[in-house]
Amino acid sequence: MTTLGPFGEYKGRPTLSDVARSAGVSIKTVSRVVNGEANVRESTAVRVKEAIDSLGYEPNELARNLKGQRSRTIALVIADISNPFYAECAKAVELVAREHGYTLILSGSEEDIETEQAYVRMLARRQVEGLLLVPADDGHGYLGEGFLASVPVVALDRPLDDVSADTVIVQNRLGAKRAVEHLIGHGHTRIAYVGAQEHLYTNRKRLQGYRESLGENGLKEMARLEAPDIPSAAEAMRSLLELPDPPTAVFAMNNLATVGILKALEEAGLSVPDDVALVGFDDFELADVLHPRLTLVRQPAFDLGWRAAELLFERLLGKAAPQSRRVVLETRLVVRESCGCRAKEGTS
Amino acid sequence: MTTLGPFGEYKGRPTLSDVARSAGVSIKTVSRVVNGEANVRESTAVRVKEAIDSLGYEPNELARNLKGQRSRTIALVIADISNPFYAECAKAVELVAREHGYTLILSGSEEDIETEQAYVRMLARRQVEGLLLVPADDGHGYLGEGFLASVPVVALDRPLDDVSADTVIVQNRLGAKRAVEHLIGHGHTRIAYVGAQEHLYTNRKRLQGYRESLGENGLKEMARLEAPDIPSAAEAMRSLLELPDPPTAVFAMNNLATVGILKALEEAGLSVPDDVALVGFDDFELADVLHPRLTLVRQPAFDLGWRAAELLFERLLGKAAPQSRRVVLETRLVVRESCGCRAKEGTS
DNA sequence: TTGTACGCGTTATCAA
DNA sequence: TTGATAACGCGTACAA
Repeated sequence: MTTLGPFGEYKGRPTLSDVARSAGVSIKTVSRVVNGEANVRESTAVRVKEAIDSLGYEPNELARNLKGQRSRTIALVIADISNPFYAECAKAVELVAREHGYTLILSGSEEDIETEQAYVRMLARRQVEGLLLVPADDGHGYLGEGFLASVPVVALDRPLDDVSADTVIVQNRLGAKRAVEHLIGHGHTRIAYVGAQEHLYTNRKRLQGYRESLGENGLKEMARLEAPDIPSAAEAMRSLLELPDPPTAVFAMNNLATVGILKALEEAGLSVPDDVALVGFDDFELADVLHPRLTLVRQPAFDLGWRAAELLFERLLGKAAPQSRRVVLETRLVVRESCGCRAKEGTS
Repeated sequence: MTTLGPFGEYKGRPTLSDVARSAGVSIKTVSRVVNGEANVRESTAVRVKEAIDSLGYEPNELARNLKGQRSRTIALVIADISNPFYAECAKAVELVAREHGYTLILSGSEEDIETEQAYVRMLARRQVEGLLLVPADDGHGYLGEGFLASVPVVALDRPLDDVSADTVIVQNRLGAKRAVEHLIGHGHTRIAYVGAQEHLYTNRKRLQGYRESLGENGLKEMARLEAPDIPSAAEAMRSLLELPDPPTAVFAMNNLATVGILKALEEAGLSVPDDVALVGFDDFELADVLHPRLTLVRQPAFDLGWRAAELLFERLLGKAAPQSRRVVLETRLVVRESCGCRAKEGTS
């Protein structure tokens, strides 16, 4: 912008015509060389290349995109990138995008539908070719049919309400059900659930799995659904412990709940799994180093991002049938010790 | 792209001239309305707005950017977004970018200088206005002066070799030194260091702090520098334990090393801190729940991203002096139990 | 083999 | 208050 050009004038980055002038040819010839097209005499090509190097010319992708009607850009709208689960998804998405020569725009919706909408709107203006979306709360009517027809959307981790789109999710209900069944298998009858944000799809499904499992075994529900973060999960656990008949086992809806529960149990001087057994949702590296080692439902975060990105590119490349697709990835229970097992590591 | 227009023709998104035709005015008038410029008769403005709504017109930012010579886009090139530390940085950057109405492009360099260079090149072509970079290994000569003059770069977490640019880093040397001094204060004389990737700036500085601390106290170094991931850190720890005089304390260069060390000690049936004391670099949520609770050097990941983004926008807004700036953020030792202390939580 | 002219969708200039 | 018309930097169609 403020670089001084060869003639002393202020100029920005060099353009095709700068190179053309410098090499004494037309811009079209430069364009040919840049894009490696045939039909350029070797000697001119060399001259042009020298001019390109000496001027440090780089093509302006913005102009290319405007002309070519494609931005080679996709966007990922995520609740919170500092959540390791989503970060892992983002990594996979970034890899797939790179593989296809696409650029990735990252946006954080903070679980807020209005922020999400504002972002999506801006992304559309930026001509993104496709959108990967972890949908915030309900209310996606704003994604009109016209929009979805021009910008393919893939929902990940949670399905999109109201509208139809490709979706990649995990077995939330089944994962939770198996986890609770495992606790029942250990002989527990008072099994609590600590979760959060009831409007969240993942929480609803996990809660549903918990309830099914209890129902099938004639057990009574003990749920705490006001635990969106670690302190509130700890508080929820404390309130459960104050019950006349406190739970002997807990199922944690996510990592934050798991940690909160752990803190509360530690404060109360209760040992896991002897006093209270614990199984949670979403595995993490350190679960294997904690004492006791945590039994958790593992969800394939990387695959989630990867598959979602693949579905999107299939659409972009016109390789997908028009109707929307739904991929459900397996979760599996990683049995360690907090459930009461002594096993070193295994699955069920 | 494949939406059928009002006349049955294939058309993409509506443009200014579509709106103009529909409202019976010129494109400039529509442009005025869209941009809220003055000098438009109220009645025409209303008519234009109706046309905009009925056609669902959205401005094409690509075209705007081409015309206006500014992309309102910045990029973050990071080693690995699935590393929670960088994810936290990314979150801060995203927030600052949004605040300024900028879009954020996310790129992963995988610690590879060539991948990084390829990305930076592409980003320049995409006309990003600024670059936040966690520099990979040495070799940043490719960032020529001309480039840096036209695209401001801010290095974060590690400084840029060879070239001068704004930089935001943390107190690596001092943080490590204090941590090791703390272990010395507990009476340890055989203190090991487990680190990785010696070419990494952060590792070099932390190693330096470790050495200074030992040197000032007349102690001998025990370092293992081949531990880039958890298994190799575990292996490094095992090899230290096989020494004739094994260490009674360890300093871990980062989270991965910390976890690897923990695993190795657990396997060996050694207790922390009684058999071997441990202090590591980089705090994390769960450090407070592990047994024992881990004493770690906390680095301000969010601030790192935040400050770096702020420096960048100061440049973009022309609010910064030409010479490059260097911000060093404080690290502090969060004393918990793995060092041998019994304190609940504190700093030193 | 090379070059001219036009269009992508927008904003800016200047005249009406 | 409005509207032709020219950029922005590039690719494409069509000539030369």
